[in-house]
Amino acid sequence: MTGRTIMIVEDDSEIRSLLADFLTREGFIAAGAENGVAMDRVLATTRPDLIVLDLMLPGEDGLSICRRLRAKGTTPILMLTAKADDIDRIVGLELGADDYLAKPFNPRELLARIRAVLRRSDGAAAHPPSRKLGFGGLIADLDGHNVSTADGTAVDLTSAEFDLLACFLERPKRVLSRDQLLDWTRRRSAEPFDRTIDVSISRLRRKLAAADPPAALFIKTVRNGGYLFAAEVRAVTSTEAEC
Amino acid sequence: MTGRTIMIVEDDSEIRSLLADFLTREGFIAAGAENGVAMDRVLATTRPDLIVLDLMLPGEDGLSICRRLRAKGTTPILMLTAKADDIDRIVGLELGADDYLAKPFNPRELLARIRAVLRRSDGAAAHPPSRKLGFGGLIADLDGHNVSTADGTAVDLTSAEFDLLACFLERPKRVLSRDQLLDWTRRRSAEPFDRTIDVSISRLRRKLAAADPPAALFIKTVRNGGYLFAAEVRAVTSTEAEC
DNA sequence: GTGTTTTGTAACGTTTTGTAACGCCAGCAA
DNA sequence: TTGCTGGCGTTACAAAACGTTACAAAACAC
Repeated sequence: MTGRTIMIVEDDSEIRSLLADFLTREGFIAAGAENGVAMDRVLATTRPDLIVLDLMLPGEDGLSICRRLRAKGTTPILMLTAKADDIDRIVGLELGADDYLAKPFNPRELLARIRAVLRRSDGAAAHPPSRKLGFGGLIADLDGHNVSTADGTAVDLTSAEFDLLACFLERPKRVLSRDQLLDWTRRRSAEPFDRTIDVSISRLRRKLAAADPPAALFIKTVRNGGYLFAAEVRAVTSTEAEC
Repeated sequence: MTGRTIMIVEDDSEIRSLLADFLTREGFIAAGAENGVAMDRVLATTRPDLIVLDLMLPGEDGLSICRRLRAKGTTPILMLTAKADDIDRIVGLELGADDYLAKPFNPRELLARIRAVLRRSDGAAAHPPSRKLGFGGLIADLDGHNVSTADGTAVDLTSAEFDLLACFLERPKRVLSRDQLLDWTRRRSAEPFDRTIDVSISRLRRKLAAADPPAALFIKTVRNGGYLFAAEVRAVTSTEAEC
């Protein structure tokens, strides 16, 4: 349940950023959009795991967006409404939203409902194949928590090392601060002289180098900034993984 | 959607009768119970279409009742909680409630959720999922409570070990906390320094390794998190099982 | 009741992680 | 140049989490 992307479609920028912050702290990746047009723009490049959709929006309203999303895909949708009564209406319309929540809501309740919906959709989609990502001569299975060389030899990483690598693979070619990495991998923020991440990076580099020498160079140090994963990361199809 | 029976399990008699009246006005037949014992008495003669279950009850609490109901049937359950935070807990335990609502709630929202749950459960039905699952070189029959290699040799697991494996097979590639595993397999929650699950995992790993060496690697440890089943789990058709 | 199997507890060994220390290197000033 | 400084890589060690074993308690069969 780490690194799932949640898209928030909500015109009130304050609520939007509040929610985005909250979800980020809980380990999700949050993407915001202020209306249907902005949402479409984001969807052109990202496939979120769940969409939180406000009912009342300027321009195209939530009901219409919901219908459109359902017409072309099955991404879970959680609708927000200003009035509890609206839920009755939404349910009556059977637009196929997966859950509903009336504003104002407790963020923890939203979180719980997001988790419940994600869990349901995980189960429903039978057993979706793992997200496998290739980089250099290595392949990482993010769901299966393992990394191997192209010929199938397993690379033995500890969970801290794997989590760190997963952070990089999900956000390649971006400078990630020590604080962000700590937050994502250990669920805590940095103390003043915290070198924890540096040590983990060191160990990860060594293991990657042992498995695939060029791979150690992928993790670049950004002085005063953090680290950056410089490799081309590609999605791996199951057939490639089979070979 | 007429004449459906809703059972309300709630100790506060005022809320109970208010709800019963409200649901009756909306065309449902309402049955009340003030605790688990009263509920069982009613269930002996009536099969409701949905049960609204309060979390906090005198005597047996809502979580325990929910588990009991799920163990013997699939009647939809909508849980009521006094605190939104509880929802997080309920979702975490995955007791199988179909929806959740925090008190105080708007009756119309409850109504909308009841309708949504009934609609979902109407749509569902039929299609019991396949209960034979293959992973690595092994096949588990969840109903028959046995595990065997592809060539039919039985793998001798104790019931605790089998239950643990079943938990993993039903939720592959997800981190399961010790608390969740204890809850599902032993019907209790973890004491402060409870290592019970660790020991069971150790025994299960050994038996899986003996039957199919690569299989031991499927159960991954997630430090500070719990365990994760990393294998691809596939439904097994009876023909494949025959071979 | 006995004997057997299974499960829980406690102890000890192993691995992983966090902390502190040391050393390297680039940049800078004198 | 030299020496100083800050940021980082690396190592060593201690603390925490986990794996495994041995044995006691509980459950089960007879």
